[in-house]
Amino acid sequence: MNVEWHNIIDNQMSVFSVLNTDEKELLKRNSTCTLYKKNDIIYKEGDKPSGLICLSKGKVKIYKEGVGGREQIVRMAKPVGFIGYRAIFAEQNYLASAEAIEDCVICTIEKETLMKILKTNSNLSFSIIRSLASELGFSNNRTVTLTQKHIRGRLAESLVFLKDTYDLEKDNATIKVYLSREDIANLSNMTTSNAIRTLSTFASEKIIALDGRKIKILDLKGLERISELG
Amino acid sequence: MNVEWHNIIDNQMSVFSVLNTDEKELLKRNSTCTLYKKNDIIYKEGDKPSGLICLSKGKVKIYKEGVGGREQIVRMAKPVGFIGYRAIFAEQNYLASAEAIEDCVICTIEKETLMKILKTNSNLSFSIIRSLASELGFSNNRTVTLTQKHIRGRLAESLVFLKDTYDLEKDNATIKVYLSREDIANLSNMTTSNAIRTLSTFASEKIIALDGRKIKILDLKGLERISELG
DNA sequence: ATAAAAATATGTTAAAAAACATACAAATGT
DNA sequence: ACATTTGTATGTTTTTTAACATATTTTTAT
Repeated sequence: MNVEWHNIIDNQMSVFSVLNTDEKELLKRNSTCTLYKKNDIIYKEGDKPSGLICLSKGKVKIYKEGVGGREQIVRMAKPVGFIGYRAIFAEQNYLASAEAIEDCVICTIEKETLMKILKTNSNLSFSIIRSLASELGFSNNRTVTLTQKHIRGRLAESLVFLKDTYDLEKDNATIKVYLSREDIANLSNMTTSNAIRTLSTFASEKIIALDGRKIKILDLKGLERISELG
Repeated sequence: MNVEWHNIIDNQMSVFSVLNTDEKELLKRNSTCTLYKKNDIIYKEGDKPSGLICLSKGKVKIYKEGVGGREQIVRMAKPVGFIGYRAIFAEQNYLASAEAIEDCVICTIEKETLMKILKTNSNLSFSIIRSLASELGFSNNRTVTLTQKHIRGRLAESLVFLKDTYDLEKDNATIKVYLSREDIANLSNMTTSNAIRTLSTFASEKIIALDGRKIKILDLKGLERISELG
């Protein structure tokens, strides 16, 4: 458990790296860590956030239910990072759901503690402002991509996005995340059938190679070109 | 010019209402106000933001150029509110363009002054965090709407959105904004032809009434139902 | 080990929306 | 006042993608 806290608070990537020792101590005392198994729901659209959730280990998909229950993945979270922070800062209920796609370690910081530290620490505020602003830019980009690009373009962009988010295995080709075809479809705004079909087409064009859920990128430039053209 | 400043700083809706007298004075000394005519470009995708832009009078559309130059409106701004604040807080160049759809008065706050006030005023930081978080929720909603709803649902949602954003005229029916069919299309992710066609259909169904660019909402419940169903 | 369920694969059909074409009306500039 | 451009309207065709159907494979549970 202390290992998790080190990960969240002291990690270079963490926005909490700007805190002083006292503040870090305060955080540690007012938080709880939990383990989630793969496929566990962390929170549901409409739930009230109880604190700021930190993902210390594992991967999480954030998705919204749309027309007729159709799922749209709006974000893929990785450690170390926040989950559901939009809702808590907007002072709203969750507008999306979060589900573990791997076993996860999650630490929740009590809302009052968070606000107390925020009030005195303008650096932390800046970090959060910057994060929200960046994600808003990403979201606006996604809106245009998902509405305007054709199926091949959308899928190509998703594969590049997954590579950028989760990196590649040591072979420098396999995307370091294992998603079902359905999840890939829900990320790319297409039906599962079309995700499967288009992945097969990419494989037959030697742009990627498929081995079950493992996806190897064989021709990144080609993939980026397809994404670019739409 | 002083009238504009009163509007921006003291307005109940303004995030600057939380500032003290000294801070407001500092703001006033380090800002400039400009007039923009209808159809003027305020900034372009890729431009570097020079300060925080406040819309004091007029209406502005924020849009991105997508595949083949196709335009997607991501936000409609009204007074009093910020424009381009995402870019300045993300420390990025603009990811969208802003164009006046009416004559506008715009005041720009120098970046250094803004940051100085932000550093000492945690209330202002909270306001900005809340604004960004709310808009991120809106953007994620839009992504799902624009990708999943059918043409009628998207157009109905846009009309309700325009009504909520800009309110109605004294007749309690006419939406208080005058957009071209092309703008309505670019807001709703459809071709201009389809926007015209679907507006005509809504009019023939007595859900709305059209008089040039004036749109009267005759059956709000009906419009919301169409939007809801997708 | 075997049945049941879930995920993947692929072909076919149907629906939605874009693209295209053309006409007409309104605004704008000279 | 006229020509030119821009915006609106509507019909037709084509493209894209969802929906559907049906195997086959893989995973999970018993």
